[in-house]
Amino acid sequence: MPCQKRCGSQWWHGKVKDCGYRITAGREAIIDTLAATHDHLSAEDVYSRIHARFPNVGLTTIYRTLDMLAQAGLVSRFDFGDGKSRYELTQGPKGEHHHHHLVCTECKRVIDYTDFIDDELELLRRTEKGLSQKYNFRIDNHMIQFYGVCKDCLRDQP
Amino acid sequence: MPCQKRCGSQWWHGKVKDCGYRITAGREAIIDTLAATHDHLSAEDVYSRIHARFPNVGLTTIYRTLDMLAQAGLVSRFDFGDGKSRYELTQGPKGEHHHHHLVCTECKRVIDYTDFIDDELELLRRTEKGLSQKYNFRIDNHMIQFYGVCKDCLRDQP
DNA sequence: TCCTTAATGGAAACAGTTTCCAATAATAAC
DNA sequence: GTTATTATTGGAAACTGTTTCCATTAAGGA
Repeated sequence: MPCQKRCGSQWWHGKVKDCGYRITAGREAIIDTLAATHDHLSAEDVYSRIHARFPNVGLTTIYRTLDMLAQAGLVSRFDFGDGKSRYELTQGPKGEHHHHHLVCTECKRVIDYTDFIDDELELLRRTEKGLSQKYNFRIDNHMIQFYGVCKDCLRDQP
Repeated sequence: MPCQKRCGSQWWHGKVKDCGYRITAGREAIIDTLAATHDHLSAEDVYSRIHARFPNVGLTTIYRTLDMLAQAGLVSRFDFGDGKSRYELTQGPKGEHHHHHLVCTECKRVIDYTDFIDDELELLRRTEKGLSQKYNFRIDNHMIQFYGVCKDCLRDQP
């Protein structure tokens, strides 16, 4: 499939090219899809959202591209315990706020929160520094998740 | 398979019985296996370690039991990004120290660390309190992981 | 000791993901 | 703009960790 958007100068093109990857219509569509939502999409989710407009982008490409974007750091992969990987843009075009996750182990709902995030990030930075020195480990990323039962599920089964 | 250990009064029996589960030789073997290591075992790992002594404990039972023990809170399930769930005792017979994980994205090695853990736990407690109030969410658990590249992998490919 | 019911193992099904390969399209070189 | 090179692609098939199914067995209360 030819790249129909003329592959101009989107915010993310630089990063992808810097990593030696090409800009294609499929990749364009996948990033657009992730940028257009706050949901935590699975590969299948991305596929079905793209399929309407681009019927000829295959699921294999979705998997490959999400993987590549995760390598490049543009996309973050999460596991919320429902058996499939979930993806979100690490940082959107406008540099949205970093957030962490609150996962309901009953209904699998995920709440993004940014409360306390500054304290958390501050502590994480200190910890990262200490750990990377002690273990000679280059730390690229972190992940904080809280697990529990959400409001609705608490009501349904007290 | 009959329970050969006379199913006495192991440290974990209470919790399992309280949840309405029975004590069986398979469960005994699985907990023993987890208690005997600091590794992060997959279901298959547990299976192969048990199989020598108990050839008639099936893989299905391993999965079922690990799941049940996770429900009961005796075992914690982790995902380190290699496609399989990994398990460890939430707390051993002697109440070992809580720890967090440092995951190498190259070789998948996992380092348990307890440095800074007190600061982390302190912050987590505060955050948990704030979040559970704000979102009416009952928080049962948390998970912190750092991702990066370990000493050995850094040396191999600088 | 008997009885009820949870737990079990093995085979088969399942689901998410990866691999394979020939065809196609993005970019570099001209 | 044209051509050459090489990464990317879609679809089918393979793969792998996990779950389901069901007839059999054993735990634990009566």
